[in-house]
Amino acid sequence: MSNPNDIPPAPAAPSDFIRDIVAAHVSEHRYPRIHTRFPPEPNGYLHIGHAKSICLNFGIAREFGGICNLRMDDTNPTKEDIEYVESIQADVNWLISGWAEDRLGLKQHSKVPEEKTAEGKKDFFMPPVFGTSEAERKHSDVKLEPFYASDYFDQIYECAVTLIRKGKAFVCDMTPDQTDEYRRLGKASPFRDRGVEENLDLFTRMKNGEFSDGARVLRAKIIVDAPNIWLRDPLIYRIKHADHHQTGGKWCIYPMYDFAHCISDYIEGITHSICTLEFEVHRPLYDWILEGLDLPRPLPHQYEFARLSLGYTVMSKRKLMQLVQEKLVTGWDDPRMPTISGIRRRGVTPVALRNFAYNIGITKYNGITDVSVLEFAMREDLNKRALRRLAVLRPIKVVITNYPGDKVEELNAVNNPENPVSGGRKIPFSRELFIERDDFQEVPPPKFFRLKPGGEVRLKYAYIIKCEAVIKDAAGHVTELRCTADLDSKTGGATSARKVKGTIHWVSAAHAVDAEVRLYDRLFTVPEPDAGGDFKQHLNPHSLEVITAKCEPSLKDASPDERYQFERLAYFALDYDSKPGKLVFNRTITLKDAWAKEAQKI
RNA sequence: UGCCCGAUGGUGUAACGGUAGCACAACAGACUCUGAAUCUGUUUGUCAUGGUUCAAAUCCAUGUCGGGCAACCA
Repeated sequence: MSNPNDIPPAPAAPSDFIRDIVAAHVSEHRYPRIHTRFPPEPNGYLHIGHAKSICLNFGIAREFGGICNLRMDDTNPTKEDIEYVESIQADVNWLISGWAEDRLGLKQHSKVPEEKTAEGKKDFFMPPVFGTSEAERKHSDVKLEPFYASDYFDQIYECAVTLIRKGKAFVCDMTPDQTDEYRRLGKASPFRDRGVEENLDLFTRMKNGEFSDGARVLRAKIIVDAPNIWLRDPLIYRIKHADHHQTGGKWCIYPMYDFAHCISDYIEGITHSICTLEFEVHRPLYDWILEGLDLPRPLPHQYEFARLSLGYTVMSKRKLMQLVQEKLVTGWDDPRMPTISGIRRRGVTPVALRNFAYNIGITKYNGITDVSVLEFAMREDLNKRALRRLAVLRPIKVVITNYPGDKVEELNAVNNPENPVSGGRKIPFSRELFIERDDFQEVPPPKFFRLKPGGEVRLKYAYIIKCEAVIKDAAGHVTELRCTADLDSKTGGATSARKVKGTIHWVSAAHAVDAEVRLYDRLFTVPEPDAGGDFKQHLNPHSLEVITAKCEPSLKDASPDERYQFERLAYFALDYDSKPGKLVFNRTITLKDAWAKEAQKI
């Protein structure tokens, strides 16, 4: 009933400038169907910025009855790995599950683009398979998988040949440094006017492996001194004698992003190719290539939006990779990481992440989103679904001196006051208890309405107790509190309506189960860790604290599919490091703490 | 330096020539057997200067500031 994948009432569909464009295209019937795509390069783990893009692309598919293809943009084998291909699929599936999974466009394993002739022009088309759920796919005989740009290497190669034949591309023999220099100066390559036959021959020989890496490249012939550098005869193919995680040793030349991406979009029938702002200046090239190929079907178009920047974190793959490699975190899915897998492991629900993506909107403005927006989305969803439990993180012993030593009561507790159908449970109460160390102060500040010498407080679901004596060790540390209970004040009892200002949580010492609890805090101490200098100098040394907590016995049966609120403390999720008999909880996010704020003022 | 893009409270966004609204945050109060949640209320904004117009956040010009691109990366 509180499965993290449950879909709550969906918020009204968001509106932004891209959706406005799509809506206009839908109303004018520009395309038979809206088709987007999410095209990560498998060279790292997906992070929360990708989540924004996933929610946009799949959201549009969902709202306009379209499809969103998952495509690995795998044109640079030396940076990519199958590990990333797999993690990306897992992350996407998790994020769209129960929301847009039926909009996910996949392809049959080993299927290649259909080749046909339309309007006397040669055409390639790679139709999607969609409308399946992850569960269905698992049990199906037909193996479905993401699209891969590498599936189109034959077609992309053919497109390059077409461009050469049309005199729109040439093989260039300059060194990388020379090429840079010439492009910067807006000078034409001396090889620019090579004849078609020579270009064809050289390009074939590039493919056949006759040249070493970097010896030659294929360049588009556009405008050598265009104001937009991406039009200054950009490189579209380079030699790389490297095995590819999908195509193995078949190729030693690989298309550049700009060449592969627009053609991949076209082959898949993408209508709206949505990417981040840094590709804005590439758009004329995207259009130039597709127009130059003289293709029969409607062409896709590129639209750009601002990538996500979040306070107190870093987002670049390079920096995240560095954190992993230098073991500053435990891995890509360390719960402190802004990766989707880290966020998932921390206990954040896909619903919360989607609501976050919805709340931050889509624009072309590069702002920094406050983490409080993410934290709000996390708490909002967790508050609705988390089972309430009593657990004491930093225990101090309490003895109820007027409660019999051999007595145990089973008290009624509510699982979730926000959700009546979640029912209740029993919690054992006995003479010796643990309460939170923070809930007692020998010299309390003003407005402290927890336990203090001579003061009263209610034990949640149990009795009102009064602190009669404070026991200390030789060093003066408080080790134990002696209290008396108002035995008539039991919840539901005779004078249960009696009011005291404070209510605190507790566990019965004899019945408590131990759990390892990992308390996570933000990874960095400053809002913009990568603003300048070395971002690692801003690492928060206290971003992880591991403690052993005392938990109410029902937590023994905690499930990784549930979310828990340890009352008055925080939300927690079971970590996959848990084993039978050894509970490990991750703190997802604390509850708001008005008292901490109040206490700071004093 | 060249080219491209952007600028609305503390933060993120809406308003598409006609009442500057929403969310988060902050603050105050109510309620509370979670100092949570919930409820009520409050504070704070159109980068600047000109122009067009009955009317400008919106259109135009100039400037300022910020971001991006100038990889045989994506």
